Amino acid sequence: MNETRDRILSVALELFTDEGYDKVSLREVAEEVGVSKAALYYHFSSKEEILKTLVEPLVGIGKQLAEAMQDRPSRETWATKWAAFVELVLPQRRLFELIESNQATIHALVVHDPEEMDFHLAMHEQMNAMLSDETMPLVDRVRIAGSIGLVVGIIASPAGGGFSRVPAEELQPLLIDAINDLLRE
Amino acid sequence: MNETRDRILSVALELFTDEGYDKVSLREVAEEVGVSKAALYYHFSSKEEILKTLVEPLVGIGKQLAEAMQDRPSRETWATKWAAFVELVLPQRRLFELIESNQATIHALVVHDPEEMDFHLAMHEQMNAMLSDETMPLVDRVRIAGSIGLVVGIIASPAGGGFSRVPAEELQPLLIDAINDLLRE
DNA sequence: GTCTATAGACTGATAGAC
DNA sequence: GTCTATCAGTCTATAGAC
Repeated sequence: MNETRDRILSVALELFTDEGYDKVSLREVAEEVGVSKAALYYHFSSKEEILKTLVEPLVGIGKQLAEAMQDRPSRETWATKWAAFVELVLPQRRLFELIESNQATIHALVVHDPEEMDFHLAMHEQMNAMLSDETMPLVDRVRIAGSIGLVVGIIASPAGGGFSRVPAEELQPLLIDAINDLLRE
Repeated sequence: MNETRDRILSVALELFTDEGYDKVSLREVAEEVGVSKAALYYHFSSKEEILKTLVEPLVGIGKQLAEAMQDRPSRETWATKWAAFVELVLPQRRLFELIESNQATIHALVVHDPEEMDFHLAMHEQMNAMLSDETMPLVDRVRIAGSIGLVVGIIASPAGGGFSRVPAEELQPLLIDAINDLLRE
């Protein structure tokens, strides 16, 4: 049941990720699903709600990550926390891609719906605070930022496109090794 | 001279980077510059042309990078080439940010203007080919992709926001050390 | 070089029939 | 649940006065 709803979500995930949320019109989504635009509005109250529904499974992970950053971890501590995060997020690669390729839009949504969407804002605020904290040596902050870029680049960016067919179990230990080489002195 | 034209470019760079090319209307740009929308069209033939003018200084670097990837470098060779690229791109950080936050748009522009814009397409095609080449062990490909993500993440992504005020000369050796730790066994 | 006014296309969203 | 028809709003881009 809810077959149409699921197809809408599936098509929207693909189009939003590949072409960007802003560029994709609901006419395009409806056509690809094979229904009319009005049918979309029976299942979702707005275009934004489709995006929010897609992103929902990542909200918990995002909140955890914001907390981990708030603790202002040392380079060593971060290595452990970040490796744990990699395990958590790898099975959700496709959703992570969606978020990465629509950051500006998601950032803008926060303003309209702080309740459900501020996990993304909180995450970025904590990240910025952590990386700007001059209590920590610049070299350590660069290494931490680098470990984030490394993972994000591989699982969710154009540079990582080549690995989309590599199973998560195979990728995980390689990522964790790389993180450790980068963070442990 | 050409004062208005320069102000348009400066405002457009800031708005396109922060809010995304698609979300920024020419009305918004014109208001911020302090002229009418029609004045924009006196200096540029279209919205796309403003973006293309901004991106132009990176075309050469992009072409060089595509060539470097086409050579299918080993992990060791890539370490050298990528470190050289970092020196080249660091002074252009802000433009790199613009490209990173508008990848989908720039990718779409390629279709309309292959002559001037295909440096971006070529770069991504070569990157994908290099990282999908099963001749190279997966671990090496992950390390190479990781080195790309690391740099991109630090100089041009949300994770790197904290370093926008760190001078390039200070950042460069730290980036190159991190690249080497990641790539040399 | 810059303006006002407007054309023409497309968007998200709604009303109401079936 | 899905449709057709349509609304109001916004966008890029242009015409023509100054």
